[in-house]
Amino acid sequence: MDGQEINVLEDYISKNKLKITKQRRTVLKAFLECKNHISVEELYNIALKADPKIGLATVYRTLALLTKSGLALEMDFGDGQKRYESSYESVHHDHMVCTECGKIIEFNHPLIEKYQEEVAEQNSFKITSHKLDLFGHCSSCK
Amino acid sequence: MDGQEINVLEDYISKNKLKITKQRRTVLKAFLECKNHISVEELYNIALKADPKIGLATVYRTLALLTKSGLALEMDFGDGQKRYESSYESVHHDHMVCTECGKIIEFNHPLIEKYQEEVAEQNSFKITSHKLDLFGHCSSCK
DNA sequence: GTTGCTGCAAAGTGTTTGCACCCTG
DNA sequence: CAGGGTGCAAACACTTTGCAGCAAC
Repeated sequence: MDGQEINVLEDYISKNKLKITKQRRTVLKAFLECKNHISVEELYNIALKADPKIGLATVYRTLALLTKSGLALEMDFGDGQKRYESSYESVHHDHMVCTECGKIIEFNHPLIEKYQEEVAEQNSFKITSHKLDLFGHCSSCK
Repeated sequence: MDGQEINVLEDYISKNKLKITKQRRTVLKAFLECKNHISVEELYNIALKADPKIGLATVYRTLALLTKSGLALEMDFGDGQKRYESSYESVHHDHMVCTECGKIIEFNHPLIEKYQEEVAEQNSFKITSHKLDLFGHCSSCK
């Protein structure tokens, strides 16, 4: 745990009269070290290796906590389960999801973002977040 | 049932050795007459009025059939349930979802589509479908 | 009359919650 | 030592499935 993420979490925790526990550290550490777009089950299995007694419910609850504290972003690629990625030290990006192999390519296109703002403004709509997913086949699955 | 949708469905059905039933007609009719982005439960309740004996499972199965035949599009706004809209006689569009009142505004921005193609091409990615959702507050919920 | 379809209920999946006990602050 | 956190199991919400009877072809 050598990054600043633990500080972000501790800030949120102390501001909300919550407590730091061994399990929360375990989940945070696993979350920061794992690949992006991880599912709860996947993270649970990693956490189990560090703490064989940790419960699935704790992982769910901790991910909710990380999301509220701003460390994690909740994603949904329509596969029936929530996925998470770290928001700390990462800029916003969208996703290309290969429907063959499951590979996820991240991208960011400033003009797309700009035109989103534009079309929202035309409709007097105030954007708080957005999600752009492209589905198709990656170069390996053509 | 005065549109051509029944023909699309019958084509698909005859090509796949399936059968046209009263229930499938009921669900299709309800689906075509209802608002877009309808949930299964909502459609089930409409179908119940036309046929009080229809089962929820039949609505699920028929919506899957409509999706496979190309009449319906499956959507997921991350609220934990599938939603559907008619794809026949409707052009592609994206969505602004008001997180306050649930209102959904449809929009289409040609340049956004264009830059999606562009960024996909840069990554040798072949798009088969895409989804762009903007979340925020509509003009009434500011 | 086959074979697919239906309604029902049961099973599945991913997620949340109630609770007694535990641990942090 | 008070109050939040944990693990467990049960509850949940949504969806799918097994099956016996039914209906379309």
